[in-house]
Amino acid sequence: MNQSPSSASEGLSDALPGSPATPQLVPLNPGGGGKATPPSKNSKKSQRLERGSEEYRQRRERNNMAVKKSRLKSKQKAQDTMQRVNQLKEENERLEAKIKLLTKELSVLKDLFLEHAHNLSDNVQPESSTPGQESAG
Amino acid sequence: MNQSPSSASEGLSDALPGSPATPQLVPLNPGGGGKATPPSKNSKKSQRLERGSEEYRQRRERNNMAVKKSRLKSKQKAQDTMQRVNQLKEENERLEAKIKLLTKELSVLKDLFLEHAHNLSDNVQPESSTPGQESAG
DNA sequence: TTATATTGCGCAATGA
DNA sequence: CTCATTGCGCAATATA
Repeated sequence: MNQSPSSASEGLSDALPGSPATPQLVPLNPGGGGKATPPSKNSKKSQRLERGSEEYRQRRERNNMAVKKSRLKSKQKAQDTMQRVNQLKEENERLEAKIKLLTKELSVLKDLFLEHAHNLSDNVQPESSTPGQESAG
Repeated sequence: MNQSPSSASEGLSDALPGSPATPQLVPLNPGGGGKATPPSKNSKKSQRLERGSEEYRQRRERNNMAVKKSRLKSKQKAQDTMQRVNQLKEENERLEAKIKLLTKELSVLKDLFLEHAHNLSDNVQPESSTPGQESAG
């Protein structure tokens, strides 16, 4: 993991907010076949803001912050999800262990019952020697 | 793997789904105002490639593909993680249900034992719960 | 060294 | 309208 030092080289945007808009970019197909050129300027305040505009920069900055925030949130959520996986895994193991224990206890009791039943059918009266004592938690 | 159309869309006005009219923007870099790219021109094989270079574009395109691939992978992983969470949740419920069942069974058996013990101490020989079952004679 | 994989970031379209 | 999400490209960096 690493953090970019201070490279603020964003995607070819130009000028700082304060310098005259002098985009060093020029369309290669001025009037060729492409007429899908965006609303360009000199349109009313429809939508596209000029790249050097004050409002434009303000909007961009806000959006950039929103983007950052959103991505941070997304990452945190992902991390939480992974944490939950581990948590659930642990609980899973715990539950399985408990099941194992209960199953064993049940088995023991059933065996006792069976033994008793056999004794009955054999007409035998076993002396209650040492009864299995167990404690429940 | 998705193959993006080899559009040389820079980071400026692009991403117009439906409007393939990509105004090919090219950096005007005559050597006058470019300050964001100090690749120490004139150097031989420096590290920075020129923006109009063939190799540059090739490199960029490859990287773009790699980026797409990586992000796709990341998303898939996140999805898998969420799926795992749900899966584990279900299994946990299942296990808890089983524990509940086993606990109940155990409780019943223990009650039976207790009853039996009481009967013994009362010197009684119960015949279970089946009233009206007497041997006539 | 080169090639690919990750990551942070900005832009723009779109969703809410 | 504003803010949140999302896809995408760029560049720095990490990994092979």
